[in-house]
Amino acid sequence: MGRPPGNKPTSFDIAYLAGVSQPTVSRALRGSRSVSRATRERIEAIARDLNYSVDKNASSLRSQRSNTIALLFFEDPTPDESNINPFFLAMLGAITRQCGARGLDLLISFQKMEDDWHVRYQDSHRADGLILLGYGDYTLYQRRLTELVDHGTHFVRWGSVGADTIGPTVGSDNVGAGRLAGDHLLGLGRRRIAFLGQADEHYPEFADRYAGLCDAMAGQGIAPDPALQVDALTAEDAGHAAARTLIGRGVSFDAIFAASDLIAIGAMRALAEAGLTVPGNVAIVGFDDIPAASLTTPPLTTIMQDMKGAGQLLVDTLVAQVEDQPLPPGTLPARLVIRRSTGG
Amino acid sequence: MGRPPGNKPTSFDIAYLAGVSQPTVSRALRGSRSVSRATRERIEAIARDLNYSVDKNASSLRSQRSNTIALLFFEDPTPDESNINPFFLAMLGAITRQCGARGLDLLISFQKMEDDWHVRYQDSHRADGLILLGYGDYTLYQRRLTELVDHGTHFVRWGSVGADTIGPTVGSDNVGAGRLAGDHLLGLGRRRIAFLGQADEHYPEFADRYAGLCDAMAGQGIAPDPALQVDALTAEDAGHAAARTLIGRGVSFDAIFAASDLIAIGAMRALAEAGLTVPGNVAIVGFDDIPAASLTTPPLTTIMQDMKGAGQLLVDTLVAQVEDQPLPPGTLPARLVIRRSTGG
DNA sequence: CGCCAGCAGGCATACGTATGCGCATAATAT
DNA sequence: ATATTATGCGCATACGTATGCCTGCTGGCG
Repeated sequence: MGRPPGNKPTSFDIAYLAGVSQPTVSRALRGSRSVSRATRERIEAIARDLNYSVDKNASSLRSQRSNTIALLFFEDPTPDESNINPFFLAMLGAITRQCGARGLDLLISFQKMEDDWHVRYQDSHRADGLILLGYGDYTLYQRRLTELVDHGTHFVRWGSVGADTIGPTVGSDNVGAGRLAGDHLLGLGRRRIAFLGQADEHYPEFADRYAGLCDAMAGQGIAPDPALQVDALTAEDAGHAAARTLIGRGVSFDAIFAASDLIAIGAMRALAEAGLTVPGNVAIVGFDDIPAASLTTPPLTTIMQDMKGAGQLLVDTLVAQVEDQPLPPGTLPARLVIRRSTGG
Repeated sequence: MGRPPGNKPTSFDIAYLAGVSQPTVSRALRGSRSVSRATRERIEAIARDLNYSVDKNASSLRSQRSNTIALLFFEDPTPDESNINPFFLAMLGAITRQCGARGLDLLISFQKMEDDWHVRYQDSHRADGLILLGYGDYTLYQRRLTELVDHGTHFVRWGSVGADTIGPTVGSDNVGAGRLAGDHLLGLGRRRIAFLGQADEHYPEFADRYAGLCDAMAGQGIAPDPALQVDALTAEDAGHAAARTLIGRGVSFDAIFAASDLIAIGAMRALAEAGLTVPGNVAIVGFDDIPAASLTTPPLTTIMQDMKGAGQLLVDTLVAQVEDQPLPPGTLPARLVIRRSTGG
């Protein structure tokens, strides 16, 4: 109140009013041990009074720390509009909150793979580190990731956590999740379980999920049948097409484990068109628990990933790395959400 | 290549190598007219060679311009997890892209209404301006918005554009959209059209949509029947409850215009439970065209807002304001997406 | 009573860029 | 030929904070 608006108060103004030097103000507001409690409180009061707030640019410039992280989504197709993957959007929420909790600012950007992020974000001191979220062919990213590692860029990636992973990575326990789905379906007496999703080195997360399913089947002495696996990427029409392919093969199956909810939804449409009932003829399990999953008929049984945990783990891992105390790669357990698409 | 990694190159390094002064480097890279083309190109080459990038903090500090805008979502309920309104997520995509196109960085944050953004973002020079997106009771925001205006904060809001709007606001033409929905239903021969959504000063956008519907009906000489309007907020269960209320009233109706897709989806569930068919007994139109809208059975006819345009208009309006050349409030046309929930 | 430890805070400076002003040199006008 | 203007660039400095180092003072202890 005691100040002409227009020119914002600086730490010098506070210092003058408090009868101390500018550095003391800085120390006081950052909670340094070397300023007495009385002085600190006086300074804090004045600062509050003037509606003072530390200039972020000056602070970051001097301390070489921006307390900001950049979240980079990259998707290879969709060159044009919106239609962000709903799963990542949920992740965005979790990351945002964790950043808030840790007092970090969050920059976000959608990228094509070609752009050079490190230059734009880390080298220019916009952000202390990067979080990389992206679907798409993993093998296409490998070179980029290697570059980032070589360049010494601080980053964390969401993806399949394995031995050959490039750069710090955290992700869900996809193998465990696949096992979860498999056990559930097996527990319902299903024996011929199909997998819809591209399960190779291009899509390691899908591959992990499939591996988990096979694992569960192996537990019951069932060998995986290649005829029951059909490639499909994340989208709804891919699921539809894959299910038609499966049906067209003429092999018998009584359950489907889809690598994503959208695939599952597309598959359900194809099953309906083929006159197959869910869960009567075919039980079906999806992955991700997107909002739409509970709105389908019948509602979709699916695997829910731990979003909140994911946000925390990503941010914490990144911060640890920025502070030069790298955390080991972490993996998060997933949970089965049972709905009517698997009977019950 | 010609430089020990570890300490990033500065404009002084470039200057030294180019045999000019640091200010000249700065001017050259910003494209100032007062540096000769030859010198500029030499400097650019060296900069590229060293992988130089301007330090954002120093630049922003000196120029008092961050070229960053902050996107603030605020939602009053959901104190806890994710579940962001899907509509805003689509908006996020559009805004991100427009920022990218204009070379702006985007900070994002979810807020409770209580926090003081201006302090956190504008006053600390984190961002040049704010974009405010939020659902919830508008009357609760009014005081906050007035404060922002008084404080001289640069911001734009997404919402209902009317005469009494506080602060710079852009939004869809909700009245026109309501008219669109109304005309469509009337064109199908429906005469008893119910509106599900809270249509008062607390939710001006919903009120506008309702006004548009009434407008369309008036065009056919039909007076609005208060018994056909039921309050409902954005969520699915609210839609379910509202439809049950409507059915419980015993009034006849042959169409529903829902203020949001989620309301519409909830209503469809209630209709099904009551043994009413869609579109046989009741035609239904939603609003927003969320991804789930095309996945319902039957797929939902809905109003699609111009997201891309919205992102552009929001960003452009904000930037204009920051540059002290305010744009007049703008409104965007919406489009009707016809699916099977209205027959056809 | 003298010495050393520790606390509280001041001084100087660095972070890296952008910009007002002034000064040459070259181009044009008189 | 000189006077005028435009061009290209350097000098100095400001932006606002954080931090290493040093100092003065208080107090405890031998």
